[in-house]
Amino acid sequence: MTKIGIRYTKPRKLVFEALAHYSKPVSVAEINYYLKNKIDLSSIYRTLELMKKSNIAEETEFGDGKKRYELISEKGHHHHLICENCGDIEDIKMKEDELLNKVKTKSKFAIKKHKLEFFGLCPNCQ
Amino acid sequence: MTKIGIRYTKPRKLVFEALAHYSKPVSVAEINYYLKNKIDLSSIYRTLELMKKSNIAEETEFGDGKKRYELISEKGHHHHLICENCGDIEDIKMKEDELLNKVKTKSKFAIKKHKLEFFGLCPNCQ
DNA sequence: GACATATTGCAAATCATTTGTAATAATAAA
DNA sequence: TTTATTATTACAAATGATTTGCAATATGTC
Ligand SMILES: [Mn+2]
Ligand SMILES: [Mn+2]
Ligand SMILES: [Zn+2]
Ligand SMILES: [Zn+2]
Repeated sequence: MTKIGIRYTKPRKLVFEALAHYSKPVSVAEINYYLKNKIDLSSIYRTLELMKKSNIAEETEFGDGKKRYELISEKGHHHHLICENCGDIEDIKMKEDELLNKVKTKSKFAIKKHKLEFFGLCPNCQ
Repeated sequence: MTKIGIRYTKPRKLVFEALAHYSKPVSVAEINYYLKNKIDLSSIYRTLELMKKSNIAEETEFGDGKKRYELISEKGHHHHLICENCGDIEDIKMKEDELLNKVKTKSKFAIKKHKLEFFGLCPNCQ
């Protein structure tokens, strides 16, 4: 009987470290820049995929064609405000029960998750 | 003094027709399939960009790496439920004043727009 | 109809992401 | 601690979506 296990490797340490450092959703390019080519891009991609499946990191999209990832931290489920001018990101946490209940009332879908992002201008850019 | 004007051309007619036909967010590949190579892919892209800027079409992303577009119709502002199994899309319309007010209370961002999509399983796929 | 120029098709480029594979490193077994 | 097993990596190449440069063309104007 063979053992299966997920190994604690250099790329995994480093990607985790990068995500922890930023504590906001970051693109693969940003992670790579932070890690200064210490690991290959494909390893970053594969590691993020793993972290997503393992519920360690969450994937978001802001509409610029790049996926972004952030650690699922103590913060818990939350959304973001993105500045369309400087790209600054602010977390937004809110009660969503009413929202979700409304949707469940209107539809027969079994809802598993949702994505909600706000776009506009941060205080500095207004 | 030179005249400027947006011309009513074959690609624009056809892309509009394709969007109207589907009346749900569709990818460029789907539009192209519908139009059976009557126009070039690059023309579809350029036309959609134009329609987006002109507030004729809206862009959405469901997380599969393809942008999707739908006409801004009488329906008005709304969101979607996407079936993670069969890809079926349902529109969802709801009052969002409270939601937006909450966010405006919590943040100093000047909010211009937001994206909200729900993912789960449609009645058929449950 | 002729002109001015906005727009197209085509080909090539770009950008993010994925994939195949031989070499390597993490862990288990001896 | 050495050896064996196999999960994981780096690298290179492939893929897929989107963008771009440009000469040819079509549209609206005079
Ligand atoms: Mn966040
Ligand atoms: Mn819709
Ligand atoms: Zn800003
Ligand atoms: Zn379904």
